[in-house]
Amino acid sequence: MGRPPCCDKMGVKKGPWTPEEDIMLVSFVQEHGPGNWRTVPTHTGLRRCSKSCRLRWTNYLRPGIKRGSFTDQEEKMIIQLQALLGNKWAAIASYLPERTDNDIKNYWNTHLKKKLKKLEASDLYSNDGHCLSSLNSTSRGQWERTLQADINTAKQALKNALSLDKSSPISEYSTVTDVKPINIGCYPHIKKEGKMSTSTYASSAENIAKLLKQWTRSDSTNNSEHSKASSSTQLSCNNNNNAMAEYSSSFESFEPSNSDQYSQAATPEATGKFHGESKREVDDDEVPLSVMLESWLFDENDDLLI
DNA sequence: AACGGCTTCAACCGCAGAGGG
DNA sequence: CCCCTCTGCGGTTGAAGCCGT
Repeated sequence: MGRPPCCDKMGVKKGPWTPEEDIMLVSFVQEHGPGNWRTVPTHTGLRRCSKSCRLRWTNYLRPGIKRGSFTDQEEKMIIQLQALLGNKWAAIASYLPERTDNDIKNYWNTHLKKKLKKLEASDLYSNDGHCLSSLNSTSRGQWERTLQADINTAKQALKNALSLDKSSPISEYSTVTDVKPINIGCYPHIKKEGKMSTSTYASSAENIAKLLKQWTRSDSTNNSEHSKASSSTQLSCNNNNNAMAEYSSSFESFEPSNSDQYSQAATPEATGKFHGESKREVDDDEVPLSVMLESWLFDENDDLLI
């Protein structure tokens, strides 16, 4: 009756992922690229359902994920986009390429919902406790105007993003609002090299990128150039993103997938590049990726810019 | 120190849509 | 078309950590 389970439930492990499992999964993606999740358990020996593997990759392991607290700008964008799009977390996430839809959804449910509720409550009630929900209320009017302005801004951003073929949503968004670029601005080298022309997918992550930074230490000369080049732009980023820029500088040759949907990393182009990158790294006779992964995954003190 | 309630977020579940045969 | 598989998405859950008493 109904759909068959996505995988054989017998012997399938559930719950939190272990570092070992992460290593196995990342190794698989390094080798085969993201996609073909069905084959992951058989190829890697992971006792995980394919869906679980895909989720682990997209929500946690894939490059370009920014972890830690949300910035005010990100928060503002989420509020605006949620007002405009509703609970379309994937669509909202496409405007915040460093954040997963799951992260945004969680953040909305745990932080922003309450925040807005509080805000609304404080705006709707005057000091003497009278509800100001009447249409003539000044504060409510202001609140509504503010909200409307935010929605209009978001609409404008969406309109622009949709009207420009294959352009970066983030970039477009940033051009039509007074919100500074929250991600791409920290990766000037990406724009410079034109590798992100069809992508909004931030090419760095605190997790794997950090790992790869050490792994690609041999490129440090070029990287330092990029670090210098990016330093001015970093000024427009918050502190968290400064570190991101640093990571990105060592990640220049990594080709991110099309960020419109991070799942599109499974496209042959993106996959091939990711794959190719990993091959190049291996050929450099550096520390094996798996070793680096291990050190990263097991290093409890190596906090990730939270 | 111990306990219980609250919060957070990674992970799971189930459905829907896309696409290939 | 129809069926099947794979993937994406949004809602929900539950373990772990946090915090107040």
